Amino acid sequence: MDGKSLSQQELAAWVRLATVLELLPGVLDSQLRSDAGLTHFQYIVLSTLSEAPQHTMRMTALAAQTHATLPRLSHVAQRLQDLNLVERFPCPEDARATNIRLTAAGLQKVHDSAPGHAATVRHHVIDALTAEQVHQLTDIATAVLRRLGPHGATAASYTRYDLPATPPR
Amino acid sequence: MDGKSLSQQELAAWVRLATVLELLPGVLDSQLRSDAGLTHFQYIVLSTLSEAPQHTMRMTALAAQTHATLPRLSHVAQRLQDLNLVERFPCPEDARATNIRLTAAGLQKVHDSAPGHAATVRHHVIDALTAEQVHQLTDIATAVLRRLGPHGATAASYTRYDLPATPPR
DNA sequence: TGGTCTTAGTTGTAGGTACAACCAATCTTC
DNA sequence: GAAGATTGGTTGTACCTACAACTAAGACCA
Repeated sequence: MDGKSLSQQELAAWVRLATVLELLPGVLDSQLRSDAGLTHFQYIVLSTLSEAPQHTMRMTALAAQTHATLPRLSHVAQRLQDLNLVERFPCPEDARATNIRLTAAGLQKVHDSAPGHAATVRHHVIDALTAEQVHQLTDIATAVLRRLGPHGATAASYTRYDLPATPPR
Repeated sequence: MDGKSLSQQELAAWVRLATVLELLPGVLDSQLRSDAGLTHFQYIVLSTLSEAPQHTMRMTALAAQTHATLPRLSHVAQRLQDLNLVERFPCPEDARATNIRLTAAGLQKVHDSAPGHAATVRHHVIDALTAEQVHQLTDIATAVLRRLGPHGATAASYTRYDLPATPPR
């Protein structure tokens, strides 16, 4: 164990962070759900695929990059496949593996929903902070991530938030 | 809309925060589940009740303080009642209302599980940060909460994290 | 070659949450 | 004092996630 209980200052920080943890995901989910019919996690999956070469990845690699367990990703992939946003096919090089690829409709969905999602992030998080706080937040989150498994280091992913509204071909 | 897309620095902050949002709840849930058989939210409910006078609150008040919707709280209360950790009874003053009260077993459960939960919070969050960062985090989270509805201001709740191991009577 | 271990992924199931529909009690207003 | 609106809460359903069990293919090794 790590010893003593939390001080006043520590408690204040934790209570506020816990509240953000409680409220922010709901805000992200509900904006994406009502505007695009997606959960935040589904959006992350589609968005991550849209950055991959050929819009294709191995299930395991996608799971790692989105910080999901494989069963979770498998269920979500099933659902996205039912919605015709992705398709899965066996990997030629390794018969155990499955590749998941964005469909044209899936790519379109990412392009359509990205601006609204980015605006939500900006409104609820970024614009609430000063430039200095944005920097502090980066350091703080990075420090916490180092305690949350080996993921921390590899968290540098999806650039898709600033995609200029380049319409798909 | 809030205009432009995210800059490099803004994106870095958001990607890291989003990752924390993805990973931290799972860590909290799984520690509490394996050590106490509770979700983080169930713990918050029990913990909040343990601070209330008579260990009793109105459902609506408890929902507000825990940032839950009433249907959500109702389902959770049902489950906690099945586990004999809380009990519900009609409010004498307002026949529409329901009071929820911690049972002796529920209070015991809070006392038993608090130290392990606090240690998890300390290990994964607080101890990852400098004292200055703890302060910065408080300000950052407070600023974000102001954008997440009227809740922000009223987030100053549960002190129970530093409860000295006072065994229940 | 055959046995075992590991890796990749799917499926089943149980519990959690959101949303909508619903019921009952109180308040308002005329 | 009765109609309509509002408040407090529960229930039903659909979807999401974790965890465990399972299948199948590659890797390792005697």
